[in-house]
Amino acid sequence: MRRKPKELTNETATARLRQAGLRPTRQRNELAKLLFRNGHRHLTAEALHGEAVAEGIKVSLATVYNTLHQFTQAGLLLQVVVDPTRSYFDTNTVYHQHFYHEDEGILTDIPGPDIAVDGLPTPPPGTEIKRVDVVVRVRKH
Amino acid sequence: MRRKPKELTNETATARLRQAGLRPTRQRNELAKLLFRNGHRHLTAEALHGEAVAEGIKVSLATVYNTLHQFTQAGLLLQVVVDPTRSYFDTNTVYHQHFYHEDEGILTDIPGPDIAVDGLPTPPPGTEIKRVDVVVRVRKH
DNA sequence: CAACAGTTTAGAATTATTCTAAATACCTGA
DNA sequence: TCAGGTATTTAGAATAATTCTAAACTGTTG
Repeated sequence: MRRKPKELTNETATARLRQAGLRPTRQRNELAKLLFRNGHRHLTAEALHGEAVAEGIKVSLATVYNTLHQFTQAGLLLQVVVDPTRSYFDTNTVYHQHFYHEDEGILTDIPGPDIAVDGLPTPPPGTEIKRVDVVVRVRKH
Repeated sequence: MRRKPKELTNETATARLRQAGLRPTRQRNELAKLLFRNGHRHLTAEALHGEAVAEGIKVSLATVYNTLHQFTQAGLLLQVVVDPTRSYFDTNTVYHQHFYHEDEGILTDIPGPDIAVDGLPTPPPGTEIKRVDVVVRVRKH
């Protein structure tokens, strides 16, 4: 059983952007295509920008930052905090958990079933739980 | 039942530092006293520096950073990553979990029993699990 | 107490990220 | 199809946390 690598067409990208209430500009389209082309991805702003440049896409770093944040707000991406020096963005917005490879600075999905998260605490008065992050930090041994 | 606020004496601080293999300098002693004086604390480097300055302790920001990292390596502190712009340090080095108040940027311990973390995954080949972080992100509603 | 290694420090440097204000591109209505 | 207005993009400056550097200083040991 092979997973078809869903190469995002321009039209699909455009549609997704409109749905999200974002004007489908050239840059947003191209970034969306990079981000959502095959499987789930975990990348930093600089990494995405580098990739775009490598593929000959003309887009500024500022726009990459803007776009990543807009996509995050629109629910197309998840921002993941595991490294105090940079932010990762995850194209898989369904609840799941991560391995963070501290040596390499690489974030990956934990395959298989989630770690059971049981007995959620009641949040402090006046607050509500926004999300529960589980990060398994690993290192080469 | 009241918890005695264990004001750290200079001697105790010195002893702790020696045990940790750190030369007990004036700065490290004073920072240790601030950090470990009552209950568990969660603070950023800038916050600790501000506190030190407020109490008339002469110490540079660079030293605060150095000290926090040395304490962390020595196992006296835990570094917690919840905010992409700054690092928090936790004086409670026993396993526990956190609420992160996204509005205020405040980190607190989750009171009561830990969230059950069951079914830890096998780490990717060549790696070992270093730690499992559970962060419950909350927001004012 | 001399001498050396470990520490501290101010300030410069670095890094990720955000801001700014000007230029440009998308979209709508006529 | 185009004008006009608003959203978007952008280069470069600005910011913020953190690290680095090299010189001054301090704790320890013989």
